[in-house]
Amino acid sequence: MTAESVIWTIAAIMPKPKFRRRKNERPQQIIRAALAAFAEKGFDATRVTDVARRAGVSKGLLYLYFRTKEELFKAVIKSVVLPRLEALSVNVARTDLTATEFLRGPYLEFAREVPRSPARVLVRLMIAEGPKHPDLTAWYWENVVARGLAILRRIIERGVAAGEFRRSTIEDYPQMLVAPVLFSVVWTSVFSPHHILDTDHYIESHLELLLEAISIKPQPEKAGKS
Amino acid sequence: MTAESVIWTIAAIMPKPKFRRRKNERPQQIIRAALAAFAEKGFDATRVTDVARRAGVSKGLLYLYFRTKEELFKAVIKSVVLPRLEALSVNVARTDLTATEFLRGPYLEFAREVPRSPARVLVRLMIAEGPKHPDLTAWYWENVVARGLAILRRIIERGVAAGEFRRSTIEDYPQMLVAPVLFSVVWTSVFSPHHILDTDHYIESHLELLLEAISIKPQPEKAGKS
DNA sequence: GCTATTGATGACCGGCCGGTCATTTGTGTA
DNA sequence: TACACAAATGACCGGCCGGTCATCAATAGC
Repeated sequence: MTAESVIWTIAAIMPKPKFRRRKNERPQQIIRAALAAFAEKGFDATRVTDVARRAGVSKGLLYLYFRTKEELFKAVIKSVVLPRLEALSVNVARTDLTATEFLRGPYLEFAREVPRSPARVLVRLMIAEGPKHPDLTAWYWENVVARGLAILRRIIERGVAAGEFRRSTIEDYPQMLVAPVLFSVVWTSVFSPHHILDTDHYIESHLELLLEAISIKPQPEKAGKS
Repeated sequence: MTAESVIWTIAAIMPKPKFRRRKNERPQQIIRAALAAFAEKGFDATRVTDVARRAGVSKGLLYLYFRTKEELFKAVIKSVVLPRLEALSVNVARTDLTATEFLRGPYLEFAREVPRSPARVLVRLMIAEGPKHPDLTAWYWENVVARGLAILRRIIERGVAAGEFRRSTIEDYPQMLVAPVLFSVVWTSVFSPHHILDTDHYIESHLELLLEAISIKPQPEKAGKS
C-alpha cells in the first residue's frame, strides 16, 4: 500500500531511513485511535492518555512517535486526506467521460462518500481547530481546497467547450458543487443522530438542479451563435 | 430594545425579579467580551480571566452573573441568535412579495449578511463545540434550524402554488438555499484573510442558478396541465 | 456621618494534564 | 546463557486554570 508508506513519511520520527523490525504499525495504530478520540471530543478536550489507552499503548510510547499532541493532530489530518487525494487524482485522468458524465458519475460518488467517511470528522476538525494551526490550514488549502477547485473548474470549462454547458457563474464559483457536500458534512456532524438528513439524496438533488440550470438542451435545430 | 430585555432573561442570575440599581449592563458587557474571545480562540482555549479582562471586570464578578464558563457560552450563543431570529420573523410576514421577489430581496440580503456578522462566529462555534453541548444543540435546532427551514419551505411552496416555480426537489430540501451561506461562513472563518471569497457575489450567483433551474418562464402561450 | 447592603475584587486552591525520563521488558545474535 | 539494544512503561513534575471566598468599596437610606 502506498498509503502506508505515506503515513510513514508523515509520522517519521525514527532517526534515519533505517527503521527495520516489525513493530512499525504503531504510528498508524496511534493515528487511528487519535482520529476516533478527536472525532468524539475535539482536539483540546482529548487527553493524550485516552489516545494512548485506545491504541493500547502507553503515553510514553506515543511521545516516542509524535513530538507533541499537535504533531499528532497534523498526522491524523494528513493520514485521512492523502489517500483520498490520490483517489481523486486517479479519477480526474479519465477524460473519456463528458463533463456531465463525470459530474454525475465519479464526482457524485465521491461527494456522497464524504459525509460517511472519516473525512467528515476531518472537516469538522479543520473548521474547529484550523484557526489555531495556521500552517496546517495553509497546507490544507494548497493540497486539498485549491487542487479540488481547480479540478472542478477544469471539468466545467471542458463542458462549456464541448457545448454541454452554457457559460455561467459556476465557472467562477465551482464552490457551488462543493457547498452541498460541506452542508451535509456539517449537518451530520452536528445534528445526527437526532435529525437525519438523507445526504445521498440531497447531494444528488442539489447537483442535479445546478446541472439543469447550466445544461444546454439539444434544442430542435435553431442555429445560435455557437 | 426588546433584545436587551431578552438578554436579561437569558443571563438572569439575580435572585428574583427585583434587580434594580444601574450596574445592569454588566452581563451584556461580559457577553460581548466573551463573544470576541471565543471567536478568536474557541471555547476551551479561552481563559475566563481573559474574558473578564476584556470586559474590564474581575473574574469574581463574572462568576456572579454566570455560574460556569459553559453557562456563559450558552448566553453568548443566544444573545447573537435571538435578535436575528426576530428580524427574520418580521420579514416573513411580508406576504405582499412573490416567492421570487422574497428570495431575491429580503432573503438574499439576510443570506449575504450572515458571513459578515457575528453570526459567522456563532456558526463556527456551533460546529466546533455543538457536540459537547447537546442541550444547546437541541435548542439551536428547534429555534434556528427548524424554524428557518420551515420558513423557506413555505416560501417555495407559495411559489409553486402561484405558478412561479415548477415542482422540484428543492421543496424537499430547502437546505439548498442555505448551503451557499454555510459554505461562505466556513470559508471565511477558516481561510480569510489569506484566501478571500466574494461571498456576496457567490451567494447571489448560487441562488440565481437555483432559481433558474426551478423557475417557470412565461412561455409563449401553450396550455399545459395547469 | 453612620451603617447596612450589594457590587466588585483578586489571591488562592485543588485537580488536571502535557510532556519527561529512569527503568523494565522483549527480541535478536552468538 | 549472556549481552546489547530497541521497544515500551508509568510514576512523576510543573504549570495552568476554573471556580471560591474572605475582604473591600461604593452607594442608599436614615
